[in-house]
Amino acid sequence: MSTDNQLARVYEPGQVEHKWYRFWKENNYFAPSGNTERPVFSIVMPPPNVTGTLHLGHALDNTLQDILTRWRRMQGYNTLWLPGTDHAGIATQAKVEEALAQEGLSRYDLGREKFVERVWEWKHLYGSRITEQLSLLGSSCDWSRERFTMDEGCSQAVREVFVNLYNKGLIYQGDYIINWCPKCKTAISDIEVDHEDTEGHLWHIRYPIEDSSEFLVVATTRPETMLGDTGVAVHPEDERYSHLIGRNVILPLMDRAIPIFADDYVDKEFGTGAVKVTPAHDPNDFEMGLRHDLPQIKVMSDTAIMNENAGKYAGLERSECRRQVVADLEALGLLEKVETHQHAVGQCQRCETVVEPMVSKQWFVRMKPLAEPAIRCVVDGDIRFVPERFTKIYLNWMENIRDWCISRQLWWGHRIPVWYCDECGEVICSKTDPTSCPNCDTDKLRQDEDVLDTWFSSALWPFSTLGWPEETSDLQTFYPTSVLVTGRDIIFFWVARMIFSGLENTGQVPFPDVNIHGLILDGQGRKMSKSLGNGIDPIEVIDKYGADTLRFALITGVTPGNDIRFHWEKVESTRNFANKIWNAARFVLMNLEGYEPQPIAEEDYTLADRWIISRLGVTAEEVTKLLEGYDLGEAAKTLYEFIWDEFCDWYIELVKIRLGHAADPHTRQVAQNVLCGVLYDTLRLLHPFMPFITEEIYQNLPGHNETIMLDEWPVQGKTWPQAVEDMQQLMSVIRSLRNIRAEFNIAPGTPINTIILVRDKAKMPLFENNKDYLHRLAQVEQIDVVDTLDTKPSQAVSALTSWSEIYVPLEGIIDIEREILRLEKELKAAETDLQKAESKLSNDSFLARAPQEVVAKEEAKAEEARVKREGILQRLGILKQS
RNA sequence: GGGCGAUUAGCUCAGUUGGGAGAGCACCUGCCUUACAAGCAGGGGGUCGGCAGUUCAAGCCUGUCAUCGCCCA
Repeated sequence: MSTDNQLARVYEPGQVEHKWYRFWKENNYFAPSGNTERPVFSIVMPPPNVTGTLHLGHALDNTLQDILTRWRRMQGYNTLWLPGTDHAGIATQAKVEEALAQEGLSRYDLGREKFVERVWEWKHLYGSRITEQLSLLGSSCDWSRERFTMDEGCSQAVREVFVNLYNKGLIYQGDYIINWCPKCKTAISDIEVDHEDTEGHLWHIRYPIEDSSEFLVVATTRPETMLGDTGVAVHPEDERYSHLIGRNVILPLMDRAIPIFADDYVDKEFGTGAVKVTPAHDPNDFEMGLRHDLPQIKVMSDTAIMNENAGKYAGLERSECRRQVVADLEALGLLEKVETHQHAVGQCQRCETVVEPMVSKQWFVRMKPLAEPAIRCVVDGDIRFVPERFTKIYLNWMENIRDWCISRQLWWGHRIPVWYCDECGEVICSKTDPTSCPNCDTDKLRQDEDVLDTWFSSALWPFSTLGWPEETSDLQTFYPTSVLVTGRDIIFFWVARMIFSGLENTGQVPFPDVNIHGLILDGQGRKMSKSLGNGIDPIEVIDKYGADTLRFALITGVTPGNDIRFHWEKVESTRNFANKIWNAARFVLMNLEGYEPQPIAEEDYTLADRWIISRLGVTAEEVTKLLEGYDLGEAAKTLYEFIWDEFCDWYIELVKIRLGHAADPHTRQVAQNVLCGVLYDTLRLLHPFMPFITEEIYQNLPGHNETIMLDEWPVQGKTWPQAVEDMQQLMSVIRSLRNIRAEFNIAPGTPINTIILVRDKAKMPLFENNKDYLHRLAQVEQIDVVDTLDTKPSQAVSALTSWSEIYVPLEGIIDIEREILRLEKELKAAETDLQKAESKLSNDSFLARAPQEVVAKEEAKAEEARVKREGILQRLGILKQS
């Protein structure tokens, strides 16, 4: 076996990561094992925007999925993590339009067909960038099954679903109020509107009452919409206005008589209690308009320019129109007052343009019948949100759901599979493109111009990617998927829609578990955004520190579902952790001369061996449990602590004694076997979190298998609880001795001796047999272990516990005054402990009601403190006499 | 207006059946001890947001208030 120090002093992730990713991919390790004897584990990746770039949110999301996937794969599951991308209708189209604009062209110059070709070209040019970036992160997804929402299979699934829903009457077309983005020039759904609290105004406008000299004062935040008013509403029980119900007002500026009516919707307390009603430009007014049979007058165009219905304001941009209207009202003496007013203004999620509610002919999905089973499956526990609190958010939305506007006035996307016959007016909804009208047989068919909301196809992702509607073997094997991992920001957009789509189309939930994670924020807790310029490029982090470090830094010590602030300091300390592992491995490799892997007889294990093996087993058990509960942050932290604090800081130090060339060959062999075995298991436990460095080290260890990726996930073996307890006592003695050295500024070179007085004689062998550890780790020379001590040294520093007294004679060095002060501090601490315990024990209800073991624990604590205090008092007596 | 989350050491955060307050970074002291100075050893530092309640016992459970953030209307 080679003992060359093959590893560099400092871990350099760059080349290592590329090398192993290629190795894994070329050997097809990411594909399912196909072993039908074993359980299945499958995840479909939330598809990123095909022309996008990786951001930290993707990095987090995919790290979590990769950890789960790699862990289950190592456990032997038949594992599939299916990757893919989303065509992201509006976003992608906007990018290509921007590029065209550079050439001085618009999409209309190209025409629909040429434009769509251009987008495909763009997709082929940039579509692989994000998937390459996912590879850099180490994602172990099966690239041979990569999908795209616009590929043939997914498109077929979209048609299948559309036609089925249409035939069931769950998809309909109609003139309803929708959210219109004047910049994107398309309808958008309710959830694509962000409501931004904005400082605005509340204008109080006098509407003259017909055949009267009185006015009815209405309050509005959007005076320009008054041009389209077709009524004024008051609350039916509002006595101020009851006499006016049924009469008309003359709409100022337009000189139109419109009715005053009563409706429960009106809030008496808000404004003047009278509201102007514009059915064509406000969702609530739209509803009221339907209830009271009011006309809808659209006063704006698709680009938010006032149209011919706006009278003399036609041609004005909407904000300019607002200024004009207000000025004119003022001139006419019809503006009663203006108040400043906070209100939520709807903005297009994509371009931040203020959304214009408008009546428009669009396609909708009837949601109530779909929502009902989607609610039931979560209430019944067939789908479980982790963390649980997101259940409420989901249910609340689902229970108050409104019909989903699915048509978009875009060119990039799945075109609505509906054709109109120009001859007879027949409407044809078909899975395949019709060539002639089934009614009149003409071939003059025209396909609906609109495309579907991108989320319509994303909603089918868990089964469309597996081949649905065909009954493929992938669909049979991997659907329903095992878990969905995604950010809390797309619960409505995506998770909810996948749930009702899965139930409707496959009759099954798409996944039993939904693991929701938080968002990555900047160091000051702000969302990362282009406009703030506070974004961090994950690729930059990977270039500087490696993917393992980025992954581990993103998830360590993070509470599930909570947002995460990004700090470079954390990245650095994680890098240090990676380097720590690296150097621990270097140490092991440097000490493997003559190593033969072999089974070790139990009696050959030393105390330290039993301890570290026990601790490793417990760690494996804990990590596994935490992963099962999706608590990946805590799992990572558990491993960090085991590796750094126990394996590196203690075990490696302890084992050094047995590795020296002076050591007995058999002893050395046992040490090498334990060291190597523990390192192997540790690497395997760590592999899902830090795939690259663990593979690199693994491949350098003697006796390794083909790849760590497919090696077995460690399980807890035999543990020795007594060894763990004994080690703890030894460690506390070592810490005491180190503390004495530090407090008295004894240079490392200065030799010290110690007397260890053990109150319980049975404990003597523990210290007698492990003197080497004390020599080495506490740097003491002579060690006397005794169970009685007639004359206690006066020129000595001491550490006193309930079960021992440790003396370090320091003739001539010790400052008695200082030692007295130190002991008095200790005394105080012991007395506080004693007091606390005694007060509990003197409480009758505590004794009566607390569980037996808690009382026993408290008694032990009291006894411990008592003995310790006694020892300190004695010690102080001796010191003060001398 | 409704809901959710946060409030713990100087900073960023852990702390899941209620039973001795933790980590990383920062700080102080001493060390190049033959894996690692991206390191080692030792140390200081917290009325766990306020108040009230339940309990023998509350960072943890209940109520309430405050501040901050997010979501929905």
